[in-house]
Amino acid sequence: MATKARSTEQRCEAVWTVVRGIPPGRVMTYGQVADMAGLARGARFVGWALGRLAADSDVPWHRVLGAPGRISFARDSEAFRRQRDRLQAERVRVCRGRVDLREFGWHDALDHLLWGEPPADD
DNA sequence: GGGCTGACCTACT
DNA sequence: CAGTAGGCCAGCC
Repeated sequence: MATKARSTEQRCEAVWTVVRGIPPGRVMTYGQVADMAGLARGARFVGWALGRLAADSDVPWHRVLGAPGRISFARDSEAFRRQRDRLQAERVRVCRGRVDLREFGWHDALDHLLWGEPPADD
């Protein structure tokens, strides 16, 4: 089983692949991306992996948000504005640096399992 | 080997 | 909601 030992770059590719799989108008959390990439509890690694990709990369890093759907950048940061602008450009409503994962959160095949029938009340 | 840092997460206070 | 604490992952000194 040589597939067990994966290099750091291979893990990065796995992360980038997952992020590329996020459709426009949808967002994912670091933990969720890590889980889909086979990196359980590697949410921190996801941020590190996204930070090392090129600016002209085809990876929609802006579709990756923090756990509560919040942008992990500082409010007065340039990256924060860029991410928020990109999200809004994809019809994703960003309110006070936060995105409603209830509507824009992407969950692959577990959509109807988790959010198929969202609770009517809060 | 230890210690610090980072685009993190969960839980508690 | 803010702050704190512990726990993940990897890299660097």
